[in-house]
Amino acid sequence: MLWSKTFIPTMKETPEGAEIPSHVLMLRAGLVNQVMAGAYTYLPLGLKALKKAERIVREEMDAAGAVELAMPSMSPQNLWEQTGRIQAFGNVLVQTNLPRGGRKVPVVFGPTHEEIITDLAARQISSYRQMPITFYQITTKFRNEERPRFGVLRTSEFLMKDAYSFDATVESLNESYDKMYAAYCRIFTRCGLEYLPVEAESGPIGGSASHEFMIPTENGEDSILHCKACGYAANQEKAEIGARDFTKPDFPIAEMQKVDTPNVSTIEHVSKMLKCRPSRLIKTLIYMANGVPIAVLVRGDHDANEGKIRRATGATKIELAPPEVIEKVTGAPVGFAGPVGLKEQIPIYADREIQGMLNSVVGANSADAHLTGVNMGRDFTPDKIDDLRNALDGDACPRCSGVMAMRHSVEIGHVFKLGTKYSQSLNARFLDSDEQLKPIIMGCYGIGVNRILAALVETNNDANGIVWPTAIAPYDVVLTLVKVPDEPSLAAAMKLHDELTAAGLDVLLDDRDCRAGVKFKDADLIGIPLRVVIGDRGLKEGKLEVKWRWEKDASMIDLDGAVKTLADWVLEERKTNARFLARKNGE
RNA sequence: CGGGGCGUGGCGCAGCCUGGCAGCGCGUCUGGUUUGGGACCAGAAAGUCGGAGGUUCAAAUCCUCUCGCCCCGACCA
Repeated sequence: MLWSKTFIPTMKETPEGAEIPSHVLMLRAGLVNQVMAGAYTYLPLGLKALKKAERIVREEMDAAGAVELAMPSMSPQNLWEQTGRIQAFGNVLVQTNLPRGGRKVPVVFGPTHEEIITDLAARQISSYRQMPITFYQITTKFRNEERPRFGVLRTSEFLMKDAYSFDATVESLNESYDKMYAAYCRIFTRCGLEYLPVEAESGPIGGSASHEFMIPTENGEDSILHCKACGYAANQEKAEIGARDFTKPDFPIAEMQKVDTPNVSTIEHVSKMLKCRPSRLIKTLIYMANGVPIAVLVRGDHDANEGKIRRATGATKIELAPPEVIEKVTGAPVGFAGPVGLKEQIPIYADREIQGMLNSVVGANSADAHLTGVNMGRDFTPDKIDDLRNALDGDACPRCSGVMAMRHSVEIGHVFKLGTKYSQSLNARFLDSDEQLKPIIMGCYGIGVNRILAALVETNNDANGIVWPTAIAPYDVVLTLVKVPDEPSLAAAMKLHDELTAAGLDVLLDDRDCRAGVKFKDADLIGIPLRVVIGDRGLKEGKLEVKWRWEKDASMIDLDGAVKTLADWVLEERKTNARFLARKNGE
C-alpha cells in the first residue's frame, strides 16, 4: 500500500479530551475517529489492526473446535423477558419499537447473545448425540454505557467474540470450558499481550467456574488482587482474604460514650469531627437478605462485598435496604446506624477485621449522635463473623502465606460456566441416553476484540508513539522513502514493496512528498514494527537500513537477498512476537 | 444520575475577570529556497466564537436556559 493512496490522518498534537495513552495515541495515529461519546469510526489503519486481532481469534476458535455462525443484532424483546434480563440489564439494553404496519414490534439490540443462541439450541438440539458443541460469532454488540470513557476501552458499540458451549453433562462442560480457556491463552499470547487470568465471581454452579482475562495497566477500570508467591489472582469482587489472628492493640478499654454529631453522618465527616481515622469507625450497613433486614459491620475504611455477604447469609439476593427500612430498624435517619441499641432485633454480621478493633466509633441509632469507646463482646455481639469486605492491597493471600498486591486492569476476556440458567428459562432441553429430558448445560465465553487493540496500545508505547507487536500491527513493514521525487529510489522502493508483498508481508510505502523527518515521526507514531529506509546513500552501496520500532539504532542489510531476510524475520515475528517480547527484558 | 472542567477557522489554544475591528501556533493552498528526525521565506483561503433567549448604543466577553464533549463518583451480564 502506498501511504499517499490510503488515509492516515496523523496528528501532531493531543486532541482535547483524550487523556489516557491508548486514547491519545489511537487518535493521533489516525486509527480511529470519534463520532460521539462511546462511538468511533475505525479508519483504515485501525481497521487493519482490528481485522488482524479478529483473525487470530477466529483461527484459535476454529482450532478449538468451535463453529462459527452469525446472529442478528436485533432480537425480539420477549426472549429477554423470559430470562428476566430486561430488568437485569436496565439502561444498558438498547431497545426500540419497530413500526410494522399498525403494530409496534419491540426489539433489543443484543448486548450479548445467550438468549438468541439458547433459543436456537431449544429449536435445534434435542439429543445428547448432538453435543458437545460450541458456537461462536464475532459481531457488533450494543450496550448503552451511561458513561462511556477512555476512548475505545469503553464504548456503546463494540466488536465482541462470543462463544457458547452446549453439553449434556457437567464433566463435558468442564472439558468445553477448559478448551476455551486454553484457546484464550493462545489468543492473547499470539496478540503479544501480557495477560493474567483471574478468578471471577462464579455462577450458580460454584467453584472456580468463572475466569476473567485481565491486562494489568494503570488506567484499567477493574481491580485485581495477585499473589506473586503462589500465583493466586482474582478480581476484587471475588478475591478472598487470608485468615489471620486479630490481636487488639494494648490500650486501656474505654467507657462507651454518646457524642453529638449534628448533621454529620458520613464516615469522612464523622472521622474529621471526632479527629480519628476512618479505620477507628465501624460502618453499619443495613442490607436486605432475601427481603429480610440484616446489619453488616465493616471497618470504616473498608468496603462491604455483597457477594461475600450473600454467601455468609446463604441468601440468594442481597441489596442495600431502602431508607424507610433503615429508619424502622435503627430508629434513626440514614447515617446513624450502629450495632449497639438497634431498635429491632436483626441478625448482625461482622467482618473479621472488627475483631481487631478497640474503642470504636459507631452510629448511636438516634439522630445526630454517635457512640465512642464501643467494643465488641462488651457492647454488642455479632451473630456471625466472616470475611465480608473487598480485598485490598497488602491483604493476606487466601492460598498461601503471601501478601496480595492490588493492580488496576482491563478485562479483555471472560469465560463462564453458565449451567442451566438460560436453558431452563428458554426451555432448551435434550433427551439423554437414559431417556430422560434434561436442560442443556451451557458455558459462555467472550472477548472484547477492540479492547485487544486498546490494551496493546495502552501497555506498549513510548514518547514517540505506539509500539505494535507484528501480529497485530496494521502493517508489518514501513518503507520510508527518503528522497522524493527521485525516480531511481522510487523504482527501488516499488520493487521492494511488490516483492515483500508477494512474500506475504503487509507493506506500507511512504511515498509522500515531504521531508524525511516527518516520515520518521509518523512511522514511529503509528508504530509499524519494522522500518526500512530507502535512500540514495544506502542504495549506492547496495544496502538497506532496517530498524525495529523498539530498537534504538538501525542496522544495515544487503540489498541482495533483502526480501528473503525481511520476510523470514517478519513471518517468524508475526507468529511468536519473540523480538517484541524480548525487548522488555533488555529494558 | 451527583460533583468538576471545557466548547473560539481542520487541530491545539489565547482573548472573557474589566463589553468596543476575532487573534496566535500547527495544518491547508500558491510561489520560491531547501531535503536523513515534525524546514525556511513571501503571499492566500478558511471562524454563524456550540445553540436559543435576555441586558446594552454595542456581547466571544455579562445574565438565563439548553446541547455536546472530557474527568471523578454511582452504575456496569
